[in-house]
Amino acid sequence: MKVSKEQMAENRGRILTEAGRLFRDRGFDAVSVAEIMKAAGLTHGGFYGHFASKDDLIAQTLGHAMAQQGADASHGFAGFLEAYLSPRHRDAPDRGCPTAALAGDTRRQTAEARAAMSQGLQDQIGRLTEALAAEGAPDPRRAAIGAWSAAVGAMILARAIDDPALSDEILEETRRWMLEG
Amino acid sequence: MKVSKEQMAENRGRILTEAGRLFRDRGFDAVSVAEIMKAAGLTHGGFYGHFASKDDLIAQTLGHAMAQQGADASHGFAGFLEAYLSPRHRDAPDRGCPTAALAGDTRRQTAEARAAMSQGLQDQIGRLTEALAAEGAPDPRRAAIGAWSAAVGAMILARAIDDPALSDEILEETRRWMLEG
DNA sequence: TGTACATCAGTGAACGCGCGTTCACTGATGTAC
DNA sequence: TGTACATCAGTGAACGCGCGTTCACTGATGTAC
Repeated sequence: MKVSKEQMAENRGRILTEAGRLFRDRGFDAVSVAEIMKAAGLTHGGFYGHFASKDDLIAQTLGHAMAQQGADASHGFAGFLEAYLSPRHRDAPDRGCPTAALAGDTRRQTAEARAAMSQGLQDQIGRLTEALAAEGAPDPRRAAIGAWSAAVGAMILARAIDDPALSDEILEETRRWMLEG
Repeated sequence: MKVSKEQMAENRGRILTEAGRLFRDRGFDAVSVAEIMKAAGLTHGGFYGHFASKDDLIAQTLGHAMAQQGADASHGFAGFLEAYLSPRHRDAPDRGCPTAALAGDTRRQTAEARAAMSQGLQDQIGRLTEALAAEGAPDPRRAAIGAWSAAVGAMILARAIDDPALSDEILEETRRWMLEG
């Protein structure tokens, strides 16, 4: 049955939110359209009234999730790194950083999805560059790119392995390496 | 028809090699058992004489690929980074580093696959620690972990995006950030 | 404001397809004598 | 060394299943009068 325009917009938002959560948790391939719609409280047939295809949903979900991504520098760059490179963040990918959760999968997605990743990455580098510049870093954009690569890489490695001690060590030592040199 | 033991061992090795190449190129999910067997010059039915399941193949392929991974430090640590963080490496994932190509996917694989990734990561950290210690780095294991996180992270980000200039910048600036501080 | 009706968001059965896996069969290998 | 035959690696048709996508239908929305 038809629903109001407001309800439809809300439904669409809930599809994007649930898709963002499920994709971060299990990857693009392992989550079905039907499962996303069910999580949003709808049935699968209605999906194509909101999105042209699953690929379209993937691209729009990436744009949505990357746009919500931030870089809380209220406790300084060191505070941001401490929160990012924490076991708590590692153990909750579905509520965590979309870049760490999805960058590995995005390589094989459509041009639209990869463009959303490009934009999100530019934004994040910009935010980190500002935070580092505010702390007087000599080459803030270079440092932002290097630190972001290291943080995302450490999180992906820490999540990929089976050895809890090594996983903790990667997070902790990558953080110290950046802060203590 | 039956083949000799030597031929069978060679066939098994060819399955692992081709699986390693195809998985690195397109990920575990997007490559079918039939496609791997065809690439190895066999038909799909024979697959289960070599491996218990596709999950078993994934774990054994990861072990095989990670064991072949090296860290050529003959031109120093700077030389290793220059080769690793190059556009040439970025553009040929199927012949490149299995960690950068597969770590993102490995999070959702079996315990056996994740154990193979753990072992490969320990080995790589060990090799880089030795190379850095030989150059007199003060805390070589910490530096090895940080540098490896940054290198893998930069490669994953550079491959995930659509913007060639930003992709080049990530590789180049991450390398300079590590070498020039 | 009240009413009649065209619109269209959502439903759920159905589709075609490719996947991982199984299995009866084939015929070369390699061993027992 | 030569032969008969048991073994078993590889073949290819077939299976059950879940996927993305389509479509005829439903019934609440929202507009024309």
